[in-house]
Amino acid sequence: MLDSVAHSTFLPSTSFCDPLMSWTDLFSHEEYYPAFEPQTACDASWASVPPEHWTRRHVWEWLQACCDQYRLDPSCLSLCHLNVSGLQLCSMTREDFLETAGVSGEHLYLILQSIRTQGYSFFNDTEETKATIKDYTEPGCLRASVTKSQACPSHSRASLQSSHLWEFVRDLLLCPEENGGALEWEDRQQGVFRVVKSDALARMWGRRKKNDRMTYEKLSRALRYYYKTGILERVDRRLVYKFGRNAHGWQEDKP
DNA sequence: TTGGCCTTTCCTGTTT
DNA sequence: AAAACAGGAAAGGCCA
Repeated sequence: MLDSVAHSTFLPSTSFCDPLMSWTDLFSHEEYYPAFEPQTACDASWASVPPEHWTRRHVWEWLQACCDQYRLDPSCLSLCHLNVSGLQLCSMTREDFLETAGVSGEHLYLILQSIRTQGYSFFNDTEETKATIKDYTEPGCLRASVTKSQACPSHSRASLQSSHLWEFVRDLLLCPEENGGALEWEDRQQGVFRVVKSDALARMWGRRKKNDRMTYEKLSRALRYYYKTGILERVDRRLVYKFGRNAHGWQEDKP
């Protein structure tokens, strides 16, 4: 079923992305990000609409929320095959989900069915949901997924979508494969890092903020404001910054 | 509606 | 000379 639907109805342009591309990869490349229909006031949130009535945007946001909340591994998802409406999503069988997203597909299927039968309160109750999912799945699978997320805390799209610039920078540092060599640690223990590709970093931040006029000059001005608040400390070397006493989450042994 | 926070933008001057 | 740094000022955008 999946093949016939996924490669026709589901996928107006199958070649628009690599099926193995990770969630963050996909999100960070605007050329791959699906061109959704303009959002309207009544199109506010997937959680306010029954799954059967979700738009492709809703489905996309639901997938993000699932990855974020349940630490599913987005790199397992064949995102092209999940570029579908809610009605199409609801018509997918457990096997379709498994085929499309492997272990994560199993979880997604269970989460979707739970939302359909129990409503959104189920989704919001993380512990209960996790327990239910564990009941249905092999213990090792979920653990493997969680372990990968923990090893690379910014692997999910959520962390790279951090609302503050310093968190965005921190998360890029914590996941070097995501930053394209734009940033690197100079002294990991001391929190000292270097901006290697200033223009690339500015472009990434601009893409994150949907601002194509972002430059390193403007980004660095925002970074300099962090000196006042102790998020960053001054390092008297060009393109080198240091996390300050009020920055958190960058140390290896601290949350 | 408002005020606060976090940028963004622009600017001038300085340093590397 | 060019790139980066420094920091003031004002405006924008978001959120409670």
